[in-house]
Amino acid sequence: MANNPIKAVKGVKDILPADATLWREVERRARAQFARFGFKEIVLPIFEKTEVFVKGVGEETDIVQKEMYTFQDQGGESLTLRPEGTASCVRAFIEHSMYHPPGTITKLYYFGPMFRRERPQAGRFRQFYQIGAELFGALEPEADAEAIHLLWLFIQSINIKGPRLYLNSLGCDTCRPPFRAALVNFLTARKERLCETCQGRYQRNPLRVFDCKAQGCQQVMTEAPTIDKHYCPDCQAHFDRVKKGLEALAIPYELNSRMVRGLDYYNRTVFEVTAEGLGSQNSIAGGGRYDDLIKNSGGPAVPAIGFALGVERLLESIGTPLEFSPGHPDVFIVYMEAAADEAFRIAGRLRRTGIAVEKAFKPASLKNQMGKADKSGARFALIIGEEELATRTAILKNLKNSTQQPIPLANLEESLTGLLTS
RNA sequence: GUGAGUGUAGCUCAGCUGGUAGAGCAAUGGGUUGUGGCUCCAUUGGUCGCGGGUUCAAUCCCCGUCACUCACCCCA
Repeated sequence: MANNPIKAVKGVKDILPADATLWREVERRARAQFARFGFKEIVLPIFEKTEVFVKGVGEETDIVQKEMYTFQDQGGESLTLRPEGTASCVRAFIEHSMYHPPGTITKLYYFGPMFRRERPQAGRFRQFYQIGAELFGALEPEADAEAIHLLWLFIQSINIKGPRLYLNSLGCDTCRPPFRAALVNFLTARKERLCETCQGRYQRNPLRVFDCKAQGCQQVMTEAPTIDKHYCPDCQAHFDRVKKGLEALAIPYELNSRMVRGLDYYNRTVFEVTAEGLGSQNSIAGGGRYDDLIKNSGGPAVPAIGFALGVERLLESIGTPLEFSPGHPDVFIVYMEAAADEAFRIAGRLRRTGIAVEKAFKPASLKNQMGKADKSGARFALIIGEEELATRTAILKNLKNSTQQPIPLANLEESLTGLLTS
């Protein structure tokens, strides 16, 4: 053991081969589900100009205020490792004029790492992976319902344990200010009963007090005015149709008028999915509508809705194991020292024809090699010792049913290909 | 940023009120001079996170430090 081995950065994990297979299976199923809804993949850069996130995510958010990995490049420009995907996606949407012609619907999804400098915890990492989707150009509540449907079906497809969908509407610029004023009013009158952090923020961001877990704040908030009594007619109608849509699609949801999302850009529909088996951070997905973000980011007034899932959390909350083939070798070559050169050449020949071959670089005992062959999951062991070398005929052992047969070395490629495809 | 808990073999963990360490799994060899999954035997493998202190003696007690974990904040 080395004295001071270099370790990975805090909060950052290696995804080892044993986990990577499951990881990729989840990704594969996500792609399949997105494709069914007509979403196309967009591969975004993992760093952007800092202002993309400051303006996109919101200056008041925790993400921008204390969690971003920001650095200056040699040209003096401030760059940031992306803490989330929507801001980048919106930047790309505008940059490539995807809103043309007017009325265009654009459906995008992405998959990749995000970076936030938080204290690591169960289900929380400094580099974590998100699967995200964004739907641009639709104001209709049916878009909200379809986006949630997509999310819900994907969650079903990977056997998530105990998923629960929480739904709320945050209203819009018309109904939010009066509600906000009412809330600030309410809180000011009860300022003494709030916790320290809430006393500090209730004027700037009164909605956050809903999320506070302090006893005093919780009690106060049970009587607080909620947004659902303040919707303007348009928002009320929109939310009603979203709910109707979810019911038509048989998606179970729970209303939570106290749900507030941590990003500033949301309006109207917001939602969150929690699952079992996760510890304290039990939210596996979250999203909502952001009808003003594109305009505020310098683009046209295009409405949008999106969501993101946290891959590490998904993996932790998978119930019944997913079935998939982990990729075993076709043939494991077991050989003796005398046949080392021949085994090496045969491996080369077989691999050139596309057969998956595994073999030791240095032969251990036959027992050992057979054990490795078994563990590798290979279908066949190809055994080559001195006798086989002399007769130019190897032994092919089927590891699944323990039968074996002699097989001439001359046309191994053909005979093996035949056996493997049968 | 705050708080708590844990650091002993590659992995999962024992180790009583201080006497410098053990099991299971894994690995390697053997029982079958050339055949895996089961079984049996043997072997390899440890600066007991790091630094200091108390003591005749510290894995164990004390202090510091680092790392990991969980929780708060907040989020995926």
